Amino acid sequence: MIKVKDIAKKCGVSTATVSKALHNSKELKEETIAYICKTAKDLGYIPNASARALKLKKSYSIGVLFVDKTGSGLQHEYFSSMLDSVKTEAESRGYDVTFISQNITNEDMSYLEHARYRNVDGVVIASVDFHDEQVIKLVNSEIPTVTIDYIYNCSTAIMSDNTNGLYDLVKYAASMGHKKIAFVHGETTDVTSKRLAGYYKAHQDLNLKVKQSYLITSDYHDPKGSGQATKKLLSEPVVPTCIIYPDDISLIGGMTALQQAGYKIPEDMSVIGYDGVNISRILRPIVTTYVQDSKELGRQAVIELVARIEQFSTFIPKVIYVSGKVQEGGTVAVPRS
Amino acid sequence: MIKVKDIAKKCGVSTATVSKALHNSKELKEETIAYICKTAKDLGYIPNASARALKLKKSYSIGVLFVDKTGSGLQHEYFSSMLDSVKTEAESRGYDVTFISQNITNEDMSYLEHARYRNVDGVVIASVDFHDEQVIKLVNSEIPTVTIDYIYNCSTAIMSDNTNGLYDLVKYAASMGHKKIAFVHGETTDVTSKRLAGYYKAHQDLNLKVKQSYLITSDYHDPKGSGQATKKLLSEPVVPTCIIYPDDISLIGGMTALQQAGYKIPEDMSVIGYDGVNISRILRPIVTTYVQDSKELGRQAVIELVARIEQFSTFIPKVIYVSGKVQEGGTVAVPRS
DNA sequence: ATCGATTAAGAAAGCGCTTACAATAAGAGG
DNA sequence: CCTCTTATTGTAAGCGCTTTCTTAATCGAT
Repeated sequence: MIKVKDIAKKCGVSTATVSKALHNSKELKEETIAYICKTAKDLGYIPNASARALKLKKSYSIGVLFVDKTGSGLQHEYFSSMLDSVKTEAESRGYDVTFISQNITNEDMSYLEHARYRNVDGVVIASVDFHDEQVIKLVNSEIPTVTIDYIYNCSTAIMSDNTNGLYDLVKYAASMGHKKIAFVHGETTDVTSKRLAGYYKAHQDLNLKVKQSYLITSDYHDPKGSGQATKKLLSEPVVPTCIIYPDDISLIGGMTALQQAGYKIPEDMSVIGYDGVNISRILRPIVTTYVQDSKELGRQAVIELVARIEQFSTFIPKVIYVSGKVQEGGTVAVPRS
Repeated sequence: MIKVKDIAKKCGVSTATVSKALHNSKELKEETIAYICKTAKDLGYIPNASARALKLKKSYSIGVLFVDKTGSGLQHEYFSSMLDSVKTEAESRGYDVTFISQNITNEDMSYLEHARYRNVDGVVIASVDFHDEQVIKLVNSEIPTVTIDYIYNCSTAIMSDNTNGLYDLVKYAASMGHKKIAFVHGETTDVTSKRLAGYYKAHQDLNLKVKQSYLITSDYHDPKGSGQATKKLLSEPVVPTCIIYPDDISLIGGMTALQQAGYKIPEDMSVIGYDGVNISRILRPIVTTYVQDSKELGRQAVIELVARIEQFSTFIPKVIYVSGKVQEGGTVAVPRS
């Protein structure tokens, strides 16, 4: 491997000069820089990231922390899409992406320790247990962090806009003529309460009243649970004309239950999902759902993180909402009655 | 940050001794080691990976190279599952995982240059254009590599066993009584020809003859294409009783076409997918498909890569086949006639 | 001619860690 | 009592890079 010293020797200058040349220092004569850079290129010089990181105490790499708790397909898809844009955005800014986890080396290392060990300049935190003590320690450390879909008050957060998501979906359903809109929502979490807020707000703005029996809890990504929830809704004295599910996977469970009960979709019942996973566009009819902009989430996370890393002025944690959009598929029709 | 020097001072020994103690060198007295290690722990010492990498010329990190050419959901799911196990396996062996890509820093860096820049000890290559000159350069470099689903003759390859996959599926279909088994296969690639080999072999072993008109090409992950292929099969003088699709997504396209043509699944037509994506277990009926063991692929890749990194003896490239298994769903029934 | 200002390049230290080698001390053997 | 092992710790160099501080050279101004 060619190193600075080799270039220096070849050019008959000192290593200091080479280093300056490679960084375009204006201390040097233009021609010197040009000459040295050309030589470096000719020799096939590649800088050594470890040496640089050691010297500068900056690694130009950011960590990504996520734990695949559920192992569910959706989490995966949502996350991997985000990860992809994190990677792309980070790289375009000269940062590499490394995973931060626990089990590095055999002794247990906490997330924070791992991050310090690898000298990452910052960490994007997504899809973890945000109440985990280790995560909290990391967020409160000297290492810049950005969280996705969770708000701490000492770290910038990038949020998918669940409130507006539900709001838009209800509005869309209403625009198709629906007034009896059920919402099978996920278990009690931050995300769920935000979506409920959107659901309520839309009803208020539309002058529709919310029927409590149309609000049913079912775990996220649980097609069985959503099937049961659906049956419960069908046994209501006044059956809703449209059901919003907590996610696209749950929607599939719901559709199966509806079909078993002899309902045709969308003629007899309109259904709406959430997330906009790939499969939603492949099924026929195409699923009407709310497409979360996972790419944009990742992008924003990196933008904010890098801003925080590279800016020396005081830092004020922000909360950024990234909105998605309604994917008009074929699972919603004008209601019968 | 606490460093070796701090521990040395605190313990009244030299940095050399501390370093040795932390590595459990047997040059040192047991008690010295114990004392120093305890002090290090008390002080909250975290070693500095950059410094270590610089000194040892070994970073204890491996690169992952993949390019999401298609952007298709399946690729994502398959890959992210693999990536997950790469990560887990690597970490359990003390290695971190970093992405290797092109656009690091603004000047273009090739994969190889990027890998050298970050001092990765090895690279797992998956889901890329294996004919890309840059990839070939990387594989032929001094950096150990392991490829997934492609064989170069200078690098170990981990292969999902496509031949056996198709073989097993045909056998399974036959065991259900099918004799007219169509195969909508993907475009001409390495993978496709391996699967075709399995298809032929199974027919031979079962004493069934292959009908050329039952073999139709349709791009991978293209539900539209597979729908058309399906229609073509339905217009055959002798319609097959079972159709194997190139993947689960294509299967969905095929099923849609079949349903439009008035076929009931599995009563009127048996269908089989490939891959075993998450959705295949959520749809009703559950899809009969061949589940690729993506976790095992990732695991094996790391095992082989680390073996190659840490072993100094001569290296002989291997090819390892990882087999999946038939997921018996509800899309295959005993044929009518 | 002398001096300070300016420009261009080099010397050297040091980031944190590991390790070959040196040094010391203690015990064994003659 | 001296030498030779053996056991244990220390010294110091150096991985490749950046950067502060010097130094040397050039130039215009007094």
